[in-house]
Amino acid sequence: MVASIEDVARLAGVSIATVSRALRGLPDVATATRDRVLAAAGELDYIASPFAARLASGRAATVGVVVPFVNRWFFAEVIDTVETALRKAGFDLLLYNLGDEAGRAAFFDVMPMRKRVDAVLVASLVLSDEEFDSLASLGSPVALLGLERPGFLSVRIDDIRAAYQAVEHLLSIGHRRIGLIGGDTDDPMRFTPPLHRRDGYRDALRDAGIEADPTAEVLGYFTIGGGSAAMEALLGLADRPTAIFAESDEMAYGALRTIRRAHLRVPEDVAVIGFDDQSNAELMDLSTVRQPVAEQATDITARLLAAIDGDVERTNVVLPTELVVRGTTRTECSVY
Amino acid sequence: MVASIEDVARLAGVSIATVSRALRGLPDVATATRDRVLAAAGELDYIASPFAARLASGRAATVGVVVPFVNRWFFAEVIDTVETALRKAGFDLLLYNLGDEAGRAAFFDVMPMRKRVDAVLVASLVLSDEEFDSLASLGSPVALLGLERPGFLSVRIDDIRAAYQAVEHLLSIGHRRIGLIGGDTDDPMRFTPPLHRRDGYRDALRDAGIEADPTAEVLGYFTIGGGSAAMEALLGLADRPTAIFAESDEMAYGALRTIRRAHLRVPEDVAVIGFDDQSNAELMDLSTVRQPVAEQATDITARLLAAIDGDVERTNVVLPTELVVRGTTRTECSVY
DNA sequence: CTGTTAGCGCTTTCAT
DNA sequence: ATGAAAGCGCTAACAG
Repeated sequence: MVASIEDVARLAGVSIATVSRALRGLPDVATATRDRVLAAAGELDYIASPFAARLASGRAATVGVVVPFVNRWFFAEVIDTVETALRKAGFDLLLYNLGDEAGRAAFFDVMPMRKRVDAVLVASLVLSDEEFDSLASLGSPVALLGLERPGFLSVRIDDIRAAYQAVEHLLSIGHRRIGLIGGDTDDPMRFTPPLHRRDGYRDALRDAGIEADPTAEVLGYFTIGGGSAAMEALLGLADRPTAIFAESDEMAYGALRTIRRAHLRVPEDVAVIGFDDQSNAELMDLSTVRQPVAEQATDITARLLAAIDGDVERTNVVLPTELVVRGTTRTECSVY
Repeated sequence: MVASIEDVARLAGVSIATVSRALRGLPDVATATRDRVLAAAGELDYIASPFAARLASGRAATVGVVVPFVNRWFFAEVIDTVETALRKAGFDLLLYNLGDEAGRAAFFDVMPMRKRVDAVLVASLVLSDEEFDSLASLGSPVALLGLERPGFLSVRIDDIRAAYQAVEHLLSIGHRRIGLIGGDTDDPMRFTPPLHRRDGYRDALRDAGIEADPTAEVLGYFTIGGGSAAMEALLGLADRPTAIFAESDEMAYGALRTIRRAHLRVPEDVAVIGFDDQSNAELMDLSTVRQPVAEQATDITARLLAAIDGDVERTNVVLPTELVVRGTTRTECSVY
């Protein structure tokens, strides 16, 4: 039914070894021969069986991409970018969505990527030592996006610095009473951004000589709903904050919503700054700190691919974030 | 280095054939033997090489999932659900994100899934006859989510009916002047939902004896930004609509935003109903028509898996949608 | 119930 | 520059 390498060899009048070489662009094939092979392959609509090729060569031409979610902005953006880069390089993308704690445990228990990928890309998951060992024991390059660990190549942003930038901006326009809407710091997936962004927030306040107030820090889900709920708590405070730093744009949207429902004005009554600069931030006129997601994904994919070819520079790259001032904080000196 | 089936056979004192049978749970293996094999495999941390197994068996244990986007709510939800179902069934998920028109053309040109998947799931892409032929020529079962085509198994909702439900609801609470915010009906990906939902809108108006007004139908991107822009156009109309049907919740969010910016009230001045009931709709208090995404994904995956095993019922399933009334249309008789 | 053996369709030495 | 042949690590008859 479907053509095999032998059919091509026969039609081109050469051996299967030559077909294999010609089709893969290896050197030491006469141009005329190569053309003949290409023509034969085209005629028969031939394509090498990936499984046979992988078995014989030992290369899987596949990278496993491990994510905790696929339906959140950050991860969807990562998958999108990585998929494009891999496809261009001739690699397949095998997706592993850990989902919940049970899925995560099952994953590291079974290690379904074993013997089927050349490399692994892990996005934003903080792993235990055992989990890191599991990955390392695959014997393939492992890359980390959104975190750093000695011995692995990685790319990330400086969450502490970025959060500091955001709060610094609020301080610079005169705010002294600044609330935090943050992610749960002990969620089962153990994300680090909530921790780091909170640290950056605290650092900025401290450097401004403002005493930390635990009641002004409200944690919850990294979603619109989470931000909305957190903002309600903050509005209920006796000493209401005049400005809010939300650890994600999604949370900021929720906060904006709650503020407007309370018939307060933004930024006159409450200024808001988010984090991410995701697709809707501009439309919402939300001030935020932009993090380069596609750039992180492109960078790490390229280096991971290089690592497969033996380039073993296990370095970490930190990409810069950027303050983006929009309407939700625009009013200068609004608070005095 | 890493254990092969021979190592296990040696350790268990059986042949490799028995190891293969025992590990795959095939019948005709003595319990004692199976236990011995399992123990040996466990000890050596053995797992069969998927490529060797696939080459020998002819089964890829993989399904290709083709989507036009990964970073939109609907598709992210689909991928999430399908991934879970496939993993549970022991299948790999190979993701193909078509991206733009060029990516789409390249995809159907090369057919990168050839010889590497047992089945294909296509989400929401309206394909040309040639493209359908390409897929059919893979010789594997092909399933469609979000559209229907004779000869393929598929699942979808009734977009016309669902849109009708939405507009009918607006009519039932007294509106006569109802605007449409819709998706571009000639976008390169050729999605059908915009077409069908617009038809449902028109049908509902017609059945209510209301004459269609082209100026009240504004099309654009299926995003918050698209909805926002469309709403601006509608507010500029001399005879401003008192109610809006947006073809997606995202568009509805944009519309709400524009309405509030214009200092109009919802639903008193303008009522809004969306489509999808996606994660944030409840929080936004948005009336909408719920479509069961996870259910569609689960249904089609199960039937696709069955089709791989030879169950060739190429049927189409239509899942019901449901009107969800919330605050953006709640006020009864608000318009008279 | 278990073992033997012939492939699956390539890639890769090693010759020539 | 090209061909012959030996695997890659399994699965699937076929015997027994």
